[in-house]
Amino acid sequence: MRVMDKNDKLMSDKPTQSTMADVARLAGVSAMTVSRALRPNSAIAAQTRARIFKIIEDIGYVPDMTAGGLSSRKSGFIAALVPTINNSNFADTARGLTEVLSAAGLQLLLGYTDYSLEREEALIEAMLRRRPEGVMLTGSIHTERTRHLLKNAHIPVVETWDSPNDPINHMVGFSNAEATKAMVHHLHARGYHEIGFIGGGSTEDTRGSDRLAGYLAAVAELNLPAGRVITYGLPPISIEHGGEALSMLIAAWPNVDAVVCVSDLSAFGALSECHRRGLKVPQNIAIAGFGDFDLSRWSWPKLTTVSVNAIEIGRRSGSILLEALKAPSAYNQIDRVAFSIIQRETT
Amino acid sequence: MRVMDKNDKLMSDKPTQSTMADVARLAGVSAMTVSRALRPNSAIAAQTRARIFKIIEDIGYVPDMTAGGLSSRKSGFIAALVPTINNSNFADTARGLTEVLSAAGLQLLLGYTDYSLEREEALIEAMLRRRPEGVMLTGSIHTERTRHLLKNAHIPVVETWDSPNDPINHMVGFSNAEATKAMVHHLHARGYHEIGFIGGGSTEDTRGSDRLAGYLAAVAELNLPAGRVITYGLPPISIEHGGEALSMLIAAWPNVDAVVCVSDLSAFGALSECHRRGLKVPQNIAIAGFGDFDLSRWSWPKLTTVSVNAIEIGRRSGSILLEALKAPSAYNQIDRVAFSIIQRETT
DNA sequence: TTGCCGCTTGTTATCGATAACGTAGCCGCA
DNA sequence: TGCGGCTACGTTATCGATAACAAGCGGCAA
Repeated sequence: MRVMDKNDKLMSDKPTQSTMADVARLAGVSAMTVSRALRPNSAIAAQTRARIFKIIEDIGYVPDMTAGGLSSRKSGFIAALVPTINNSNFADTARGLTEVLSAAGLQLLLGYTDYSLEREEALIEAMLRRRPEGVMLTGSIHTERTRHLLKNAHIPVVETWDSPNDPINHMVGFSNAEATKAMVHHLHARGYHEIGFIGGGSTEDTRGSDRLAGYLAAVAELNLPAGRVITYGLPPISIEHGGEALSMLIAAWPNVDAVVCVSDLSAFGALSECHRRGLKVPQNIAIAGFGDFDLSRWSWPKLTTVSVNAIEIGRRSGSILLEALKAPSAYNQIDRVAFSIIQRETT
Repeated sequence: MRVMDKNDKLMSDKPTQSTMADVARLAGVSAMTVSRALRPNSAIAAQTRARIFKIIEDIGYVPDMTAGGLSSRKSGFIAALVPTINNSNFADTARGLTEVLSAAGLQLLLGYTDYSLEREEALIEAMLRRRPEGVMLTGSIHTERTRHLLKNAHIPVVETWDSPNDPINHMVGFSNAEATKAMVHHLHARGYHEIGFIGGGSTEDTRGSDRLAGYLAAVAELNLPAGRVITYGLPPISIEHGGEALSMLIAAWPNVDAVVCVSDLSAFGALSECHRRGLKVPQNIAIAGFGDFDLSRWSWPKLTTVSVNAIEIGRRSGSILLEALKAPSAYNQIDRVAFSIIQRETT
């Protein structure tokens, strides 16, 4: 039997990714020199660096960041949680965040809560195991344990897409209630008075609940007939839900002349259902969405909606996190982003 | 000045996440005992475990997997690359993959290539730095360096959404060309003879190119008039591109009676453009999509499309990876998934 | 009483990298 | 010639966990 040596690659039955020590051995230098070759602005002879890089390319060596991170105490990534990725708003926010972070050499670890606070808690814990350097959350309602875990992690946290009363740390968002209120006022100004609302049937989608609350407040302010609300389906509220909810709305209140939907997806479903029923939009009924999805810009007719700069929410969250990493401060940044009513063809 | 001690939490200006050693000290045991308390089926007194758990909850300790992984040589990560997440097909595949992997305690590291092979290469390298235990790719065309890096990583790789001639390792997919060919035959059987194609203007979207190739092959087989192709816009081909491409198609070949679109998104854009022009679908022109997105099920009229079980692609990829991790084998799994033509209202 | 076994816990080495410090060699200048 | 300073490396300790082995302890049978 042949003698096994620690440095003998043949000894292991399973081949593995090569390490910095392998590179060092082949280059005839120490591991530390390889480490230096890999980072810019470090004292190393150009010739040595070139020799090391040649070997790195040849054997396909890729440094192990988890090992490096353990030593340098930096994981190099940020955790981000969104309710679902199957929603262009949240996808845009993730994109904006990625943009800013990757420019700073940080990676994004993305998780989906499926609109569940329990899943959010479980995800937070799973991600904290990887020691992210910062966290972006969607919404401001979290379990007690989630808050406890985040506090004890001692890393910057940004809550987004909401306007929390008691932020954990930083915040980038807006009031969903105010935005929906503005849409109701807009419809009222255009002459609609029998305004209904279509939303989801879950209390865990706090943005959805806030939008309903905003609708109710506006209807009360304007002395419009109240109660024209269909809450139906579990988040994420789909196109299908929107179509079915419209049928229910019309069945319950046949004289409804406008409907505010919790999102563009449900608005699009309602629109398709109107086509199917031969209802003219907006002549017979007006439809408003929320979110300014691609869909709403190119549907027929084009959807009136509330536009939120989703990608900017991501970018600003990224900037705040980067700033907090550079210079931790006791102050929480509260960054409100604007929303606007986009009047198109459905109202 | 007070004396600093290594175990003194006050010595550092910046508070950090607590470690296993902190828990051990508070519980009056060794770190190893805490480690054992954290994993099921390990020899530890129930009473000791309970005491340790109490402390863990109190101080909000979360174990550091990167450190643990270094020691146990398992990162707990699987890397997955998709062209874009703003596409319900790829989102579904990611979802299916997550489903299977998270049940096995593995996390997904998701990246978007934006349909660029260079970005794919850069992402692969970035992800390999975190030592994933397996990789899922979309498509079968990669740079030489991507292949080199993956080979040297010695981890299982699954290529998806394609039917490669020379797979790196495993594969779960189907032939995009065959699927599109089937759609053309379907349209022909329903009596359409002036069939056009709308696709993207990039060669890096290999699935798009394969679909175009399938269309061309079918048209040749059936002796239909050829050349009715508009390739327009860069991936991801959006709703907007579809609408504009339809205008171009009609301008170039006014007697086109059916159009095969590279995806449901472009098909939907084409459909909206028809509404705008007052063209009846399918009476004046038939429209077919690809992918069976939510959109196509609920648009008006409902879109005829090619259905691919995207979530199943993710699930099977996950199973193959798990299997390969348990028992590495020399054999590459080649798993073909079925596609089907869904006849709805637009053809 | 002795010896063995199983249960529970501790000790030491290690994973792959980096921080911090040490040192050899070279150059220039007094 | 001698010394300081710089460059280009190497050495050692360390990050936070786990693997592997060692060991204390009580119980029970011989």
